[in-house]
Amino acid sequence: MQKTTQIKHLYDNNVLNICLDTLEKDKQALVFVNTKNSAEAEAERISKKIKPAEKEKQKLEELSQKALKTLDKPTKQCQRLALCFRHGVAFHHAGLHSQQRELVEDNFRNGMIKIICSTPSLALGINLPAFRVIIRDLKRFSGPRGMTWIPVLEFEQFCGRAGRPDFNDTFGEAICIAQSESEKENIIDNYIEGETEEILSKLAVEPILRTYVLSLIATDFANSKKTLMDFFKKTFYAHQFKDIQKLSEIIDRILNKLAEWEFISIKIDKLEATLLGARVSQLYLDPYTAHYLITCLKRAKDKLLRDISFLQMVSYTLELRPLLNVRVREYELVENKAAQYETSILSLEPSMFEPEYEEYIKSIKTALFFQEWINEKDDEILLEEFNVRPGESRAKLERADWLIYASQELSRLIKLHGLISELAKIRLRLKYGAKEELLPLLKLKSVGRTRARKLFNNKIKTIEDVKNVDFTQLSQLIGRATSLSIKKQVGQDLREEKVVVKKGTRKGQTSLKKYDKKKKEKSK
DNA sequence: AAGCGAATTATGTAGACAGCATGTC
DNA sequence: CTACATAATTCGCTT
Repeated sequence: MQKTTQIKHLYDNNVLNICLDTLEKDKQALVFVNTKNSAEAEAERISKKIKPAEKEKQKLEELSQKALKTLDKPTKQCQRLALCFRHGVAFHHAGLHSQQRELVEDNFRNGMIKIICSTPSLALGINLPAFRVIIRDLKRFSGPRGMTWIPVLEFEQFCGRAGRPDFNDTFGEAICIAQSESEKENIIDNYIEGETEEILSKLAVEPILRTYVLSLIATDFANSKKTLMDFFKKTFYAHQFKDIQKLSEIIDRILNKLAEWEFISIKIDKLEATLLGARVSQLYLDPYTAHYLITCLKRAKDKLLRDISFLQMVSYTLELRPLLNVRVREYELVENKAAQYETSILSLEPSMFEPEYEEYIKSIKTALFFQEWINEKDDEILLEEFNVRPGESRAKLERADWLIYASQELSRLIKLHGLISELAKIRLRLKYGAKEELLPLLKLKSVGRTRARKLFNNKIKTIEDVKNVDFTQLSQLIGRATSLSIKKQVGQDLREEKVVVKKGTRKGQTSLKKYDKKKKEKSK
């Protein structure tokens, strides 16, 4: 065991004190906290007390600028990260844009960043060791149970990040922060001397079990109740579950549902997947969700279809949860929107007194969030209005895209061909975050919603317009390199005729001009 | 079987300004 | 009285 380390008590914040001590030792630290907000706040607090070394200032400033330039328009989060970067500090969580996440990780590895305040997301999967690990929060909010102690396994994950053998660390330190003497004893008993809890099988969750049963039938691994049971008896789940009778009942229930939803047929104990069931399994959809989507799609013919129809449809699935929170003061507003769009909503509205109603209202808000995105609102507005960070909106959009794609496939199978093109449109719009009018332009490579909008606003609205527009004018709008590329895509290769391309130049014409100007001014 | 951080609201403080009293011509 | 700073309180969110 190590001898007790004395840390100078400079501030009334032990995490900060330990961080400062770590810097004195010329080492790095990871701080684990339980929420994204805390990670940002703690990082900011620490950064305010750190003065970076003179020789590192410039590089940190560059880094800071990179954080601001990740998005077209920096969000509050970007500015916060940039502020921390200037002091060699960063925060890390799932809400961070992937490019910024990379910036944080890379620059911690190369030593520019000394302290990262992070949510547990960093301990899971990403290998980013530090000399010191500071575990500020050992409790985390968990559903109806309030603040609960984190699993011992997770504590060990945190500790496992301590020590960098590649930096010749022969040891690492993991430090827990206790609020009181009694909590200190608790921590020692539970975590340091405690036993790791049993690992629970993921199969125990019903949606996963459902998906599995269908998949086993669809792939012909099991074609009867008996073979199905034989398979599950061998799994870890059954081993834990022990009560085979109960498991059998659950499987029976699932089989009945699958048959009712027409994903399988049951003929004298012969199980067979239907065409639809096989596709559901291929799409890796939870059969429950697949059935829900199908009922919504069938309802579409009686509804006034709008963007919100499909957006709400996917928002109301289990796959998109947790949904966006509806604040008290906006509750009424969202309810009004729900009423306003009533004729367009494809899912059934639960009664106001059912517990599901809350989720329904949340699904409306989530749909409104997607709607803003496909109406070209940027990350900053999404963060301000919906409190969704860039990293999180990406994750949500990806799930929505997958479900819309699945809906498209399902429409084909249940012969609702009229919906396919509508779904395809929404899908593209989700991908690019653009209004429908931009879709023709978005077919071009290296044209995203920003460039497409610029072109559109300058009366270049279709591929035909792109063909006809003068190259110089196009260059002025979106830069020469891009113009060359898209002109080529519409069948006009101008590379050798009119334009000379400078070798090694990757930036657009405008930035080159500016650079030249500055040079000239200096030489005068 | 909560607790943090942010937002909002209350409270405190200093300085600007106008009105009034007083003094001088 | 107003404008601003600071303290106290409430609000919202958590994976």
